Amino acid sequence: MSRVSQAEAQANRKRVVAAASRLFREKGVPNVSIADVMQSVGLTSGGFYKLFASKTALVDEAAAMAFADMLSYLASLDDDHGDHEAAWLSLIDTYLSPEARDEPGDGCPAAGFAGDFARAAECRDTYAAGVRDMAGWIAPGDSGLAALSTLVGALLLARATAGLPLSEELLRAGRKAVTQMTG
Amino acid sequence: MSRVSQAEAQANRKRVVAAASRLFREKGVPNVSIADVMQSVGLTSGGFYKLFASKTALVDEAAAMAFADMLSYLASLDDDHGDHEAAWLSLIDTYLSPEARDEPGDGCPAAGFAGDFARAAECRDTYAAGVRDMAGWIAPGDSGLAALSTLVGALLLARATAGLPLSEELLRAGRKAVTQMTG
DNA sequence: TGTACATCAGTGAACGCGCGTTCACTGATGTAC
DNA sequence: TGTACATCAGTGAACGCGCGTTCACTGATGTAC
Repeated sequence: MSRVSQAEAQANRKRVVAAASRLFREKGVPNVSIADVMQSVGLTSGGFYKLFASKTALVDEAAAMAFADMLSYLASLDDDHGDHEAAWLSLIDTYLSPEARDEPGDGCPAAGFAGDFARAAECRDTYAAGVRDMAGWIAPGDSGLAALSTLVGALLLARATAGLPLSEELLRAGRKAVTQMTG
Repeated sequence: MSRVSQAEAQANRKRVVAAASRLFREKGVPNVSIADVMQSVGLTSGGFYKLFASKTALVDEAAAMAFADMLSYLASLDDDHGDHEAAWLSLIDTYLSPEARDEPGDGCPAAGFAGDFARAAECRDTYAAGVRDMAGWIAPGDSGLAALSTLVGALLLARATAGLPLSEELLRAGRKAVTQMTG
């Protein structure tokens, strides 16, 4: 296959961003090569620069897509539960669960990209907008920011200690604290 | 200079670990090469494997030293303030300050290594022991773990949004929340 | 205490390797007639 | 509707480069006499 219809090409581009969004969160940006991303959607690495200006540009789009997915997931929680308070309590349990800890590829972009964006100021605007949106969903003002900080901190610490009893303790302590903070 | 006294060699080894401890926190483990570390203490990269089995072994020692330094700093806070409550309140202000955000090389290893250790299970024991020690200093049980999670989460989010107003909001919201959590 | 020699801390160049990026090429798609 | 051709999505090989790691070597240190 050498050339492909415009519709298919557009779909391919989206699949590349989606794959990158997952791989970057799962393994970290420096541990995922462009060849990895392209191969994971069945393409070869050569065509990458027809789609994106650089790896950094892909990181930016991947983070934006991850945040967009997260926010639409949060909106669906509101719909499912009817009231926002119940949606928030259900998010706490899901967010700080062993499953969420063990599948960062599907998980929160604020946590998944935090380690990579704490250096390199390049995709900072995209990241900051996503953080603000998520915190705003949780609660307005400082209490949303603080609750998100606790969620992200507990999840990252739990991931970095996965396999040890401490990891489960961190998840439990985080759930309890964030419930009280906004209660 | 080719050979050096045993005392000097032992001192050199310690200087390598100290430099790595700072550089890894500042730039992240994958962004610091062995040549970077060795050059920063005035040695050449060739001698590295006389001192350490691998880069991973250095990461482990560097993390251990960073935690040891952090814990002795916490102990000095207790000494300076006389009572632990005052020491803890002072830590909150220092930990979630713009200065701490902007100097990760000197800063908290739980935050500085979190992004790198969330993957790769290799140095996990060292990291977990350090996290437990720090949380234990803050407060026993779940409340220490939760407060540390909030500190780490707020600091990492503030670093990943540095340069934007959101970053200062995260620091302030974190300070307020963690003060109330343990108050 | 002084000499002769083995040790070994540190050097500097080299090794594969994988990375991000570039580019000449291919052949089905889309378009102009 | 059918033909002729330009476009361009994707290929595959190559490029520098920096990385972690290895190794033959050097010469001051430490030691045995």
